Amino acid sequence: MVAKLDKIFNSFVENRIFKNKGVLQTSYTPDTIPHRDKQIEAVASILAPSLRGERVSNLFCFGKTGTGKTLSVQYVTNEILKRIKESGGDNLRVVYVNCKLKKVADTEYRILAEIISSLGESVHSTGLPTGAVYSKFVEIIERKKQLILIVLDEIDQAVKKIGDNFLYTLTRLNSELKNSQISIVGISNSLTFMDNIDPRVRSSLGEEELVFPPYNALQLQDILRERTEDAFSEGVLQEGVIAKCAAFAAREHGDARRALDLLRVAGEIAERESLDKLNLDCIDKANNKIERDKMIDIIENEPKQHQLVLYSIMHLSKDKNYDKIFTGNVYNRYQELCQRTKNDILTQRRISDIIAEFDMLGLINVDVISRGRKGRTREIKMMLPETIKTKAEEILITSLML
DNA sequence: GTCAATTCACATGAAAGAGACCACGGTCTAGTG
DNA sequence: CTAGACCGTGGTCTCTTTCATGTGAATTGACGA
Repeated sequence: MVAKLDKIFNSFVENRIFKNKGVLQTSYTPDTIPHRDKQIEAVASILAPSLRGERVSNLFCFGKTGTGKTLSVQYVTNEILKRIKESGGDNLRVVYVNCKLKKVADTEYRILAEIISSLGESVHSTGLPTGAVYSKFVEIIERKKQLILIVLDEIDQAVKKIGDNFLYTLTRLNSELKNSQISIVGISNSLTFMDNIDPRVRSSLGEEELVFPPYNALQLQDILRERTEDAFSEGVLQEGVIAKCAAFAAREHGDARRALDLLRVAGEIAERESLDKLNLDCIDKANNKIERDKMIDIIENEPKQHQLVLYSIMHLSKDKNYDKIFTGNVYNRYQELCQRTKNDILTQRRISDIIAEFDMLGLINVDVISRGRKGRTREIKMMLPETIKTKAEEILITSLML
């Protein structure tokens, strides 16, 4: 046994795939951001007045995930802050809020609380009237003459959940403020986000708009090449690895984050298998693993009722009597399952929503179809790859104690 | 045969309720000097 | 006298139910050729 462990540990210590893995982590901020010069310049020129403490136009950045929106904005704000610090000023505060992180900011209240706590004050996570939190916010920023730059990342998520009301309030806040000023930088993954929000908000929020196009495969290669120099030991990467990673990610709408993840996981796989080179095979494995881990993670953390529904769908999709699955089938199977497991039975209305949520998560694929006299319903297809079906089922069975 | 009306089986929306959580302020209690 | 325990109030959040309205093609039935 000891010998075995020795082998594992040794291979780990001896095997030097990575030079610095941190470079590939999402939290890493590189010094240079290739192929985003134009956008960075644009952001910089829009935000530049803040150097003199003047209010800057509200800015709105669009682009799919992993197109460098957050990175560019952070890069520019950091530079501005650095410069202001050098000249001894302190009348600019940058607040970064990621609206996507659950438990951090998925309600108006929490977003506000998050902003306040980034300003160094604290508010309770719940219990206060929202209005009171607004007053507190105003009070805090009014203490001195300053410009508050609020960066709302993944703002589309927040608006989808809680509506655009808070954006309106936030943009209107300026008229109440005497000392300080607020500017908002919104970052959105959805290109159509602006279409369905209140026109008043749209005009004030979108004073400046900036689109981040997806990277193409060649640009992704540049990005990867730059990072890999620091991340991997010399000569570890086999010919074509970068190209393949880039190609994979380009297929996923040019997501650079995805490409870097892919490379990192591939490296980990190579390390674990004590290979001395990272080959194309590792990339394939990494791609599967990422998909797999993502889904397993989702399934594991789903609440019980959702798991019951998911299990019903899985069960039905294995059943040869059903070549197509509809909402009604799922609901019936779900009811049986609940009775067997002594769980409460939710209404069809709720199950309908839960099914829609699974569709969003990509666990299933749903088409709303009309079957004429047989009514309108959803046609449901299981989307789990074969490789994780068994695993997923195991998880559900244990979790539901079937 | 053609065309409009009907019908099914849900989808989709809106509103509201239940229960959990939390802060706040007031009251009670026990420990301390 | 004071710190801490405890309680009721008032607020939010999430999950869920209830009620209402919408939807698109197969089916039906009236109508005319």
